[in-house]
Amino acid sequence: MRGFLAIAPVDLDLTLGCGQAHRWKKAGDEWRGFIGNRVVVLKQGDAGVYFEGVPPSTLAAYLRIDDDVDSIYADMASRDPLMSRLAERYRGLRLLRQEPWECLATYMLATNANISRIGGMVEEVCRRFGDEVEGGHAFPRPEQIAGSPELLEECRLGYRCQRLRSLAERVADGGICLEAMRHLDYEGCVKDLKTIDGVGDKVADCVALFSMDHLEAFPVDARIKRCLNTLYEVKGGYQRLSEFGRGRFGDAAGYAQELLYQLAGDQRSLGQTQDGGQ
DNA sequence: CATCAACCTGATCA
DNA sequence: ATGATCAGGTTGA
Repeated sequence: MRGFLAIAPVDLDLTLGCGQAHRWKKAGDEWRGFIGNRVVVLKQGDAGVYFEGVPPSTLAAYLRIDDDVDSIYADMASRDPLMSRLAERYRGLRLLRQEPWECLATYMLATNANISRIGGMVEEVCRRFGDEVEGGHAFPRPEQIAGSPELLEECRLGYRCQRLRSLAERVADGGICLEAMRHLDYEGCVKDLKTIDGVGDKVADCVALFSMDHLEAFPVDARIKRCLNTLYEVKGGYQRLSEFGRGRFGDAAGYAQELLYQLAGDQRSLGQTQDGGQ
């Protein structure tokens, strides 16, 4: 490893494995993925991460080094007894700061597909359009996708194909400016994102949270919905649930969402029977 | 700050 | 092994 970035707390397994970003893979004790068009390797250290492939400042921004997660989790713990336990159990689970275009495109692809298929679709799009670098293909730039719609048809994206093509075209020609959206307040940001075909409440919140620095966003997916129903006895539509999250967990509600999502994932895997594989 | 079926396709469930 | 059902959701009625 070339370098070491002091950052704590950070738990790479939780942070990279929780599903907020779609292209990280773990092999042995090393996490491999992309930041921008660079292949990056990360390894857990005691008080930070060993890394290679990126400048430390880029990695620091990606891992949101400026977020004081201990304080954020402490604040959430003070608001809610369940959060108190989760903050302890999942200490080191951090939000990532992803690149908006890639985040939006991948979450658009993620609609109504299972985890396995999402990964397949994302890799396929990268393989066909992304710059080839040693170790794989980068996530393609919008103009690379917009440039050959025929090729996109071959990616088996179903009804997402047209949505992604339209998005890529509009971002490439400047009709959609993600950087401008990033600077709006949370409500304005989500409102603008939702004007894009294929972007509804959930995708908009994910993009706002994972790539546009809107930590109050509280994406409600099937898992979070179940959590809120059973743990907090809150029911209702998307707006009702999302608003509950922001009201209960405050201006960094997105971190609470990650904790709940992780809890739901762990509970689900505990419920499964061991089948020894194949 | 709701509701509900339809929707591409491959994974996963009987 | 093979057909039904489901999946990190969005859309339009």
